[in-house]
Amino acid sequence: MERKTISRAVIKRLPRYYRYLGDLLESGVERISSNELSDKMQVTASQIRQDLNNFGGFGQQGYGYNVQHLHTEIGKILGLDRTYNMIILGAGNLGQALANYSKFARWGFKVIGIFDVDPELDGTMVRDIPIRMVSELPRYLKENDVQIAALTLPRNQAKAMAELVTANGVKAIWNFAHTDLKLPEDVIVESVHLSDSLMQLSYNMSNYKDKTQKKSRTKEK
Amino acid sequence: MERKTISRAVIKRLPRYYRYLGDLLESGVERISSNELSDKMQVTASQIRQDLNNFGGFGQQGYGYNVQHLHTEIGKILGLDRTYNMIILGAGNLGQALANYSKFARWGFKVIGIFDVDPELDGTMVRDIPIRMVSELPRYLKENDVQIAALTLPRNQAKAMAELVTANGVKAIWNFAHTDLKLPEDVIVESVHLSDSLMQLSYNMSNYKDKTQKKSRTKEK
DNA sequence: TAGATTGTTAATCGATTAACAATC
DNA sequence: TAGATTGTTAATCGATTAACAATC
Repeated sequence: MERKTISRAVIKRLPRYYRYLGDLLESGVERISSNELSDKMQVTASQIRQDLNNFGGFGQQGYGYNVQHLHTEIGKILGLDRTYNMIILGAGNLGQALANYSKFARWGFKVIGIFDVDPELDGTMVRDIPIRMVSELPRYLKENDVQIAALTLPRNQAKAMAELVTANGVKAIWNFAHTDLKLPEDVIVESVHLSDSLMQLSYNMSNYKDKTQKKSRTKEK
Repeated sequence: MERKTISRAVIKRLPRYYRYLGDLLESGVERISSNELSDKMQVTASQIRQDLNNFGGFGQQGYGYNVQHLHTEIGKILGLDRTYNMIILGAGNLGQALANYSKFARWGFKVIGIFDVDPELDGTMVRDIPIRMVSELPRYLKENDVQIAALTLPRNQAKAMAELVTANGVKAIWNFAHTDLKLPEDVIVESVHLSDSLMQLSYNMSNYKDKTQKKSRTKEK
């Protein structure tokens, strides 16, 4: 089945839809119209329908969307219907925070290894995972099927580590180092730049303009 | 002087410009043209010039941009020429990771307090900051001038904490809880949704398409 | 059926890229 | 000056919103 390329903007919204649908599911809501969801999520109903129809018709005229079904389908689109083995490179606070976040496992992301260069940490347990030494990494990657590596280490180590793991079969990098990685086309890189985020916050604080001044968007009826 | 509203897309790119200019500065590069920077950053030279000219003419025809000067100016635009007092709500791994990240202070973000509900943590030092109890928060906020609160706590506590601190004068929330916050218009909210990021990664892994080819999809049979 | 709401096309809006005159 | 490169306007591209026919 040929599917047209989905824009980055749409992909970024999918996890948010998934989250809201999960919440609705928890509250026992069975069905929802694009208009109701629009109210909750502060996006236009038109955009919701447009976004979803990139992937097929999940709704029903006169009814709306079945919450359970839509939630499941978006999960599939996001690839949450399978499991991934993930390792964490850098056992600092951030690395340990990721390792401890239990929901990742529920979405299929299994942390199976944590690595650091600090000999002091060797063998320390994080949850049920022992911290291993980076020197063991090549061997580890040959013996274990790892799809994702999270880089929670200093920026000057990020490039070398990214190259090491991708050379050993890792297909995706979740990058928390404060640098952009240039890797072969077939390696997926998703970066979380905390400092960029904080700077945006700071920009908005310095340049606050009352948004109520701008005319409000017209609602669809 | 009235400045026209800057689009969200531009603002998101500013920290990245700032980062690259900082790197250039460290390598002792004195001047750079939009074309050279374009090569490094993988954005078009046209976009760079267009972006910068939202804020004024920082370059010089025939010369390019002075790295030091441009770096400083973008820093000012981002509000990095002043300092902010920040508190962290939630002293888990993520909260401690933020507290330990020394670069934030260099950009003007000073972590002056860390709070948690767990009595076990009361008084524990993170760097030079003692963990305090959330119950002390209202009084603390009256005695200290806090501009930013980072929420590194479970989603079900996020709303109440956000409301508490903003009611006590905090102007901006850096939100790491897995929920969207609805707060008064004049409160700045910047969210980092780690799970959203991981799901985008997962989407891209499941739907990888060789970007070097225009058409054709990964053959699945 | 009648009412509701999707799926989808068309219109609008905004952001990116191209082009080039201004000017260092 | 001649060459280089910006600042800025115009053209293009893409994403969002509006509208409505299809249909449950």
